[in-house]
Amino acid sequence: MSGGERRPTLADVAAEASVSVALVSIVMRDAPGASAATRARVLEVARRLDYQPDSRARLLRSGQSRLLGVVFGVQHPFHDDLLTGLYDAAEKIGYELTLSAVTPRRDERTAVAGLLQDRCAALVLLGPQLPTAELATLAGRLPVVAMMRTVRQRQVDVVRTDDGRGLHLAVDHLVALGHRDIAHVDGGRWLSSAERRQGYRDAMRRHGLEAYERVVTGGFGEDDGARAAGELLRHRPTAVTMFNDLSATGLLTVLRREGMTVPEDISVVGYDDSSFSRLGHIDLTTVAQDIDTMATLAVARAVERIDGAQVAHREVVIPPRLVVRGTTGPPPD
Amino acid sequence: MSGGERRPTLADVAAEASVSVALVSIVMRDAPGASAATRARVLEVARRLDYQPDSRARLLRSGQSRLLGVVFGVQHPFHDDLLTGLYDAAEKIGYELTLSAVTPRRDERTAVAGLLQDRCAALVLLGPQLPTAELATLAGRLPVVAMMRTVRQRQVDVVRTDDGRGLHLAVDHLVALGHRDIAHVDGGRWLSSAERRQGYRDAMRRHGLEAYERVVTGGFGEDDGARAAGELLRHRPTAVTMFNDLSATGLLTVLRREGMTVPEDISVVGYDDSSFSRLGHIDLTTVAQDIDTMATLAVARAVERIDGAQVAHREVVIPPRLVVRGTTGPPPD
DNA sequence: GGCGTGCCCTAGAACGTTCTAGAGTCGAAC
DNA sequence: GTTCGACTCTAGAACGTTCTAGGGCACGCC
Repeated sequence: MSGGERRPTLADVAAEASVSVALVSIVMRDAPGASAATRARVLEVARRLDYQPDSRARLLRSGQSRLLGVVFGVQHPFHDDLLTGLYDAAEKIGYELTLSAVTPRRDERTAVAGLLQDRCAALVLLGPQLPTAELATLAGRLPVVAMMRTVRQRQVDVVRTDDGRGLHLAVDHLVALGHRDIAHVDGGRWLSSAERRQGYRDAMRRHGLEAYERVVTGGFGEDDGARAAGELLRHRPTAVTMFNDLSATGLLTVLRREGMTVPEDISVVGYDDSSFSRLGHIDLTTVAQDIDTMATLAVARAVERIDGAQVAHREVVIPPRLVVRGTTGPPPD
Repeated sequence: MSGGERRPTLADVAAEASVSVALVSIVMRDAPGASAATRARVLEVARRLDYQPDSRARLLRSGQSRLLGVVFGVQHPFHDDLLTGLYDAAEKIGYELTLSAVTPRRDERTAVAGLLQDRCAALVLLGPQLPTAELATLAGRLPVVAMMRTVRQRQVDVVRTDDGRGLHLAVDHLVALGHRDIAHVDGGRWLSSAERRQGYRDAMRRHGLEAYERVVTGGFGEDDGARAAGELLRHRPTAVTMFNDLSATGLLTVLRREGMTVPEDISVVGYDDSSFSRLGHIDLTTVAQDIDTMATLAVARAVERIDGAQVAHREVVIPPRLVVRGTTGPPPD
């Protein structure tokens, strides 16, 4: 039971059905060139022997592997959602996915190296932190699609959300509710922090609220949000847009501890629509990225490259949408 | 750029270094049988050509694949933690991991099938929902290790947490704080719900609190917890142990909405130490599973099986530990 | 009856590795 | 001066598949 007897191969099935190996291959691939009768017989034998094709040998021989390598980060609810979408998209066009995770003790370089050895035909990287130069080198070897980050490098394809627009949505929503004194807590040195910050500034100006413009340095984590809360409390705005959901919850915790109620005293908007932001407990108004569209486009782009298509523009930018929940309301007064 | 020129193979390196293919193979595998000088030269050439071994061909030829297939569920913070541990453990003993995800639209059967085609040497399943019979069939084909679930089937190895003991810890903690009227909201038909429920009952009896024993039907999700809250409020205990963290947050939301404060009016203990339970906002006292130990043992067991060892006991049970946070305190009065 | 033309099937090479068996060289021991 | 062993290296088969080229065979057409 442990691992003793060899798994059946094409040859075993062929022998059992008294046909050639090639014919069994034809039947298994559902390729033309076999009569209905033989086809049925071979399939029956294969089923009986519990034959499973060896994808390694298959790919080895047939050269082009219909295999997409995906690098994702563990502990990233967002990546999980994306994986779901990528599986769907890949299946739809007959590609397989092979995953490689980035963990606290396994870096992106290692994850990529593993996939390269599996000889996948293209790489899809979720929020890669690799330096641009390295991404470029990689893209010289095989098609590379980066998601959720912009890469100033011609060889790398990009599929990402229009983060600037995401902040426009957030600010518009708050302004519509009657807010004017709206602050922004940014993501510090994190990817796409700059773009979100700029989106906030542009939106404020568009509404003629440059006098209220105020950016506080934050970060990715809950504690960054908590720290920013301290600074905000000194001169209280009526609303805040946060870099992401995690820092938003940090902020919320401090605000509530200081006796303020949300959204009556202050409105808060997050970013990402992380799964926990849906929890009744947190119930955070936030900006959601269009996961399914992003996944579909990323896979499509990867496959176009594999097929050698010349793609005009490298960067695909998807509009986000606002999810209104319980942390936003009219300003006090 | 796109995918044009073939990647270098052993033959390319061999030609460039004017040695045989076999010798390059020896050098790449770091096997004995090459002089230091040649070794250095071959390595230099390999590096220059940017040679990457083709793991498919390698595994195909060498029969035994040092490859463990892991089936995990997306949107399961817990599984992410486990993956981290599994990667560590596998790397330590020279095995590779290949992942296959279960998503809302990709079931466990599909995930397993994919791994079987990759010819991995053993399967590690995180919280498998497959029927026992199917697991048994699978285990007839290759070693199978199930994590976080018990399987009444001799062929399948199991590595899991002692869930009964987890509830002992929770109840002991509450009793030590002075609670007597402690209820339990179970997981309904979910895996290991029965064991946790029984653990609660045993612990209550051990403390001579059978008079207070009370089990409410719950479930996996937040709404299950919220529903249970309604029932609990009718006859209020001073403390509740919940099936998991997610349902605990559902319960907390309703309790607070009803104007109760936690832990002053009522104490709550979750289960799993999910990442969100750490959020300052939620700050849930909970039972944590020993992830690293579980991962290490699962990999070790899989490898033992691959090597054909006869293992005495199939089931490894790890003790959990209690993480005390802000949702537990002395009872009111 | 010769000759295409489909259709079903098969033999054998190929993919990039690893492995087995053995060939060559050199120095030391008899 | 032969024989042996150790060491370095090589040729070629093998892994399980796909692919190319072609072999029979029946049928229809001249």
